[in-house]
Amino acid sequence: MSTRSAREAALTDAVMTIVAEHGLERVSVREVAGAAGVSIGTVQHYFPTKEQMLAAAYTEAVDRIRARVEALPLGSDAGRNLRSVLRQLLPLDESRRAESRVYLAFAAAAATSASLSEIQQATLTELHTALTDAFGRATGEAWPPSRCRLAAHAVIALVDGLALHAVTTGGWIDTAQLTDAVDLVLDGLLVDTAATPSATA
Amino acid sequence: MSTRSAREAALTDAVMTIVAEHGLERVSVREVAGAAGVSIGTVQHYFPTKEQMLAAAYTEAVDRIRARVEALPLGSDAGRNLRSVLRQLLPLDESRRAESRVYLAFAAAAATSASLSEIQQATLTELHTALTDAFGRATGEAWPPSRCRLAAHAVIALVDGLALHAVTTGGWIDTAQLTDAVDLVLDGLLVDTAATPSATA
Amino acid sequence: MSTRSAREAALTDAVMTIVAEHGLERVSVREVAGAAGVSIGTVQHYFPTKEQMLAAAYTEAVDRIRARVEALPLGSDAGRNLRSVLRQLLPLDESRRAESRVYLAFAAAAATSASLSEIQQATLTELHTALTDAFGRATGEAWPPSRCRLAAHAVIALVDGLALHAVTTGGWIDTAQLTDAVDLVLDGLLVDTAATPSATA
Amino acid sequence: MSTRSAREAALTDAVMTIVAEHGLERVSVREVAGAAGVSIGTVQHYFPTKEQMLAAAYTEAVDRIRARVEALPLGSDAGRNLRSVLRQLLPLDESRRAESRVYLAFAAAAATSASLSEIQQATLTELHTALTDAFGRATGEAWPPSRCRLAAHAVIALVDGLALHAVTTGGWIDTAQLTDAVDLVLDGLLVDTAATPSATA
DNA sequence: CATGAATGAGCATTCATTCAT
DNA sequence: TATGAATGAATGCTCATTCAT
Repeated sequence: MSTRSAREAALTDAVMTIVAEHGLERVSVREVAGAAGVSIGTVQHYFPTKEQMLAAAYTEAVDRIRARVEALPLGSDAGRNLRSVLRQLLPLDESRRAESRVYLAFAAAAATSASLSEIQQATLTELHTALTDAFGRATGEAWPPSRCRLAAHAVIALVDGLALHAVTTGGWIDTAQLTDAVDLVLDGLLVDTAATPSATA
Repeated sequence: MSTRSAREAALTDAVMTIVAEHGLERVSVREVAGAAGVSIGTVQHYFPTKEQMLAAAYTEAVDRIRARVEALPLGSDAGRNLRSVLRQLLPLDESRRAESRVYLAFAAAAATSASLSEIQQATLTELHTALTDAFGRATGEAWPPSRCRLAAHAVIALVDGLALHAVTTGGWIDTAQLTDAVDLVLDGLLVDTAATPSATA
Repeated sequence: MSTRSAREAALTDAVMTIVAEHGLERVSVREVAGAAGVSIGTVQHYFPTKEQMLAAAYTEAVDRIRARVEALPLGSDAGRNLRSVLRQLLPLDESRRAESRVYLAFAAAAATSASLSEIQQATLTELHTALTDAFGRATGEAWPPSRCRLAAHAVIALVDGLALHAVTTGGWIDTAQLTDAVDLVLDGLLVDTAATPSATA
Repeated sequence: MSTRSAREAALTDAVMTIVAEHGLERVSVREVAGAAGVSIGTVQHYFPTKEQMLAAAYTEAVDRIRARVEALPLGSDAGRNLRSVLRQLLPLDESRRAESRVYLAFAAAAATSASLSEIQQATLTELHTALTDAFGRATGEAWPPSRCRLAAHAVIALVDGLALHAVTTGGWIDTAQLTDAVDLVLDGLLVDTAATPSATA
């Protein structure tokens, strides 16, 4: 429960909204205070430095994505489960498009911020572990662990890259192409296993 | 060609260096003037607004990558050519790591800047066209154009996603994993064609 | 005496330490709370306003100097007593150097603060009265009171000025020069009296 | 001759006025800009940091005092010259009272600022040298140089201490006492020489 | 072609203080 | 008695930009 501050949640919310709509460079203490309807001093009562505020917002954004993925109903078909997880990470509707914009902005900032880079690495590691397992199950443990890990690296990069393209261009790639591209790669990876081939290919 | 270009090139160079080392948010007219060893007024003589300066630097960064790709010696093996082009886009050494940092910073900024988004879209379109052709050749024209386009989307996303991961974390993914991941996906995509399977897999 | 005084003393102590080490401008409620190891609210429980806190610290600083002067063992030689009192006010060792830094910082602040100016004036008046008496005794009451008062003014100014020089420069004037300068002036003032001339001149 | 910025002079003037009237802690970039009638940006164009601005103002304040002392008409009576120089350093009228407030504020700040301490030390050194010479002449070279130096230390401390007392209290010491105290000490110092005794003693 | 003076909006941050508990 | 949430004004400073030269 940790009623641990509704205010704090409102602040990270405000940060995410601003990032999604105007980018990280538009995030300022003033802007956040205004968006959350509190005073400047209050923002800095909860987050003494801007870096801490951004780190909290990044963590919250990632937590949200994780919560959505974990809420996914999984079936007995491991290959299908894998597919639905990856699809969940694509910016297929407006809410996930906003999520991707936020994720991408923070990820890019991680290139020059130690605190954000730490979060980014932890996030990727967790997702990578889960997907490595998923590949193991989807291939009936026929693959050596190293190949599972490599495939996990590849598909995370794939969905992150697709999200990057979708978010940084205006409609250059549409939602059908996003899912089809994932299916195409997944079919190729799993073609020589007992996994059910995609029906969309 | 003109003498004017020399100064201008020095300025875009300075921008790229700053972006690679400290990120886009560190780019300021002052910083660029200092790095290029010219006055603050001179910078603004060539680039009246910061946005124009950034657009020029982004264009230059992309041109550099293109020049490197076009300079690649291509052989008769279309699958191998495809592989070497993609490998060229990965941050496999320090100079390409810097390039990726620059590309990524600008791409992320494109999410909220119309002028940068335009450049990003043009860049992706050009690369996509080239890779679509490459897939056509690599599969002996056995694939329908739509499948070639989809595969092109996928592999560009893959390398951009891999670059994203490499650049935004400190050594979370190493250079061998980068090339292996590309090979793994490429092998999967081309497995049912006459294309030569990767020797490194 | 009361248990309340313990905390309060710890707070004025903290203020004096900060002033001695970093100057008055570094004194903030936060800093004092941190240095004293109490909460920020506690500081303001004892000292509702910063001005009250500073006034209390100034008073405490002055009290400490007075206590040290009053603890001096006085002999029958009035001239020698005078000399030893003045010497006690010079920054001759590290602890008195800190004391002088604190005194000086507050004294300078008194130029623009009514409450501090009041304390400063009371302090000077008390010291001036004591030294006027001392001159009376040292000269065997041969001087008119007005001359004693003037001499008292002069020697207080002398030691305060010497302290000012010592504290505001790094080693520009050393401890020997401080005491010698006081002796020189004192010898000059007392030369035509029965007072014992300084042995150090 | 170095029209080197009337603006700059106006800015240091503004700083000195604010310091004289409200103390150093009231000096802010905004306040100075307002007092000088220029924009905030202009202030920081001339003085990139506050510390540089304060250092410039301190230097200017000291230069002004020096100019006034150097403009003093000196006669053949070395003792009288010495007296008139010291008198010039006392806050005997409103303009010199302002000067003293400024000098004292900066001197106190020098206790915790390296850049101000440097200026303070240079100022004292220059004055000390001049007064050491003056004592040499006033005593007909009868004193050893070390005694002249000591006497110079003493009288500078005396006038600085008197200024401190005058400035930090409201009328606790009046102008007559200031000059009389200097005369008293000077008479004492010069009593055993051929120097003319003060007529005011 | 190149400079640098001047501007004012904006930044993150620190601050003393009030108030409910 | 002691706490810390909340506030908003103020701080020094950086910024992109305009303009006269």
